[in-house]
Amino acid sequence: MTRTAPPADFYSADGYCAEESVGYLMKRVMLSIVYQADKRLDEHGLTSAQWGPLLRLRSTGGSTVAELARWLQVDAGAMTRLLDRLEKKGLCKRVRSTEDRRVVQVELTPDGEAAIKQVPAVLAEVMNAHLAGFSKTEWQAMKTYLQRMLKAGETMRDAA
Amino acid sequence: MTRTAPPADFYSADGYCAEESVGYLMKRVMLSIVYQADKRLDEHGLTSAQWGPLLRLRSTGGSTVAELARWLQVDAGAMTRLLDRLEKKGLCKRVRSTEDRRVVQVELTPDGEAAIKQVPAVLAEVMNAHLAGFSKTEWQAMKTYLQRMLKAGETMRDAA
DNA sequence: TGACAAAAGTTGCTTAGGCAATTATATTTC
DNA sequence: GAAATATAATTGCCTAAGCAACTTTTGTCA
Repeated sequence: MTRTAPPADFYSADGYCAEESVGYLMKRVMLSIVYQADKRLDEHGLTSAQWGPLLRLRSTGGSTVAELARWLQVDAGAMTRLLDRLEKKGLCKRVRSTEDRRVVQVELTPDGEAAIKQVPAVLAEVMNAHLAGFSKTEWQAMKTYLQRMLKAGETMRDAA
Repeated sequence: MTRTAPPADFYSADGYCAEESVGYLMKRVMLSIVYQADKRLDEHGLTSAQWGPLLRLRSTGGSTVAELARWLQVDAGAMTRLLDRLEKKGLCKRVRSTEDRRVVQVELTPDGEAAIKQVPAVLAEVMNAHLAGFSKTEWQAMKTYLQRMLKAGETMRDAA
């Protein structure tokens, strides 16, 4: 079996200070990113939660509720209601599958295609702005750190 | 005036790939941290949204709705309702101020004190586990990167 | 084949956050 | 001092995510 690094000891019960915490900082950075993205997406009639399914639908050329929920790591019930809202806005449509009558196929409508087209530029702009001053090396280091944290999180999850 | 670094050019409209994105990775890391924290806080009858106000109340020895909302960077209305839930659980209590009759003083109850006492240990454990394998240098680099992103976000916000 | 397990989708209930409007106070300004 | 302005807290309406229960359909296997 593969060796796993032990937990770090940067934080302790009595000396825990929010401002010094990676978690606190990450939360604030995410708030900033989502805020900036939402501000720009508003013109396209989207929210930061809504471009995810649309982008996935475009790249796959149609998907299912369960697949979208898994892909975006979100509850299936939440996905149902998110698709309700997108469908009400005419950005996607649902069709009951004939092969497997349990599944519902989801597809982009022409309006959905149009709405999603502008999104990557918005995301790129917001991310680039938040990484102002980063060298390519630093950017890659950042991604590596995050991937390591993600892996540590999965290890923790599996250990349960 | 202070010079500000221009936006980076790591991402572009057509080449935008979610898996390569710092934003996507950060979102997943945050999901993992919140999931693990919630799992542990559940025993103490708290959620990951509820320890914030309690911790602040403990460190200040009492505060106000508006101050808590500002501190946690959350909508004042959301804070009102969060305090409703905490009060219903008997973890804090509200008292209308006599000096300034607009403000409501919020205080921890004994039950609130007891509930918050275990929280720093939980947060420390979850953060340490997610930082398994990080050297102190890497940990500090991570915090520096996040602080720079936060600053870039504030610059963007002010530019509006 | 016939019972049982698994998966897909939906819905109800809950927590949670944002925005806008409202009410009650304080403060500022003319 | 009166009017305009600002602040504090709350409420209503919206999007949004999690969990549990339920229905329908499919797959398994004994």
